[in-house]
Amino acid sequence: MSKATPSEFENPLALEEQVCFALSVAARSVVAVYRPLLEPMGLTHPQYLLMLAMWEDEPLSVTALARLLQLDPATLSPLLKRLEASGLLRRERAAHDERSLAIVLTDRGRELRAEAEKVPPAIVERLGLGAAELERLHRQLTRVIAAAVAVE
Amino acid sequence: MSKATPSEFENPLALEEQVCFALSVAARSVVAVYRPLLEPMGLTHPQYLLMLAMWEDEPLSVTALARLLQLDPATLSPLLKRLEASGLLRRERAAHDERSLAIVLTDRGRELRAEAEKVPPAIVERLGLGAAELERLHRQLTRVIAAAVAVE
DNA sequence: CGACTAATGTTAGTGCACTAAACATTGGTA
DNA sequence: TACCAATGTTTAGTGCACTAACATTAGTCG
Repeated sequence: MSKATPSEFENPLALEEQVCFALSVAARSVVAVYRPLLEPMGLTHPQYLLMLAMWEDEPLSVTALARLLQLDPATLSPLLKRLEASGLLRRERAAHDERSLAIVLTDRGRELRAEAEKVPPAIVERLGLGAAELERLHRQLTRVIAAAVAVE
Repeated sequence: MSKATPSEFENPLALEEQVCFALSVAARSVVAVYRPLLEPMGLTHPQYLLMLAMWEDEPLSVTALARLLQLDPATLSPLLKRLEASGLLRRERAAHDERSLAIVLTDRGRELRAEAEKVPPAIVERLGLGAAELERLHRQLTRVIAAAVAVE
């Protein structure tokens, strides 16, 4: 992930030209834009993403969530406990397989979706980037993710 | 930061269409590609970025590093202590201002640069993405960062 | 001069992410 | 039936990132 603007005699380790640096800063900066919108809902950004997954499909196991969110089960475990403590979901044992958890939303968790629907348009408005540009970025990121995941 | 592929009747909260999700996953996935290359050097990815900054300019204060890396001083403080414990840099007091730190590389820190120079080409090779594509991505990310930082 | 105010770093507390290892349950197999 | 491997989740340990509160030093102005 080297230079973005190749120039023959320049430093190949120049911080500002590293794509990985831009990626890290972009992710942190964008999450920072979400923070003030999510905070009144009592959610962090990873918790918001987890709720998006639950609003699409329910119940889900830890393994299923790990696959959807591309996170380690070990990361999800405490995250789920915090959301349970917040009263947004419950961690029940699956009837058919006692090893597995059946994570289900509470009524409060389901109701929160209405609030969440206001978030994406608010973010787009704050960032002031066009839909076309966001779409282009999304496509590029998808390609990078595929490339990075394929490494192993 | 809503949908990437707008489609009239679709869920605006669909996880897979959120640019912020793609951004988070991309950042984590790419860092994961770096990990096995940095680990033999005894560096984490944030530590690697900090070293890139130091290899470009030295000495630097905590404030200067915070600006360059777009990180909080409170994040840098323990990070610098770990790098000092690793013997890669020293935290000295600036002569002209006793409040400020003058962070300087040790000889070992400077020598590590030779190893680090092998990293970017190795990453590019592993990812298998062309230079043009990386450059395009870098430009887009720069625009997003500018937009996100401008929000405040 | 001496009190304000701003600048510079650090500490404490919360939460995320990863690795490795432990633990529990299940389901076959000897 | 008693083991044993596979599957699913949790725990422990390290490190990053953010917020808020704090200590110290520097500069400023009455």
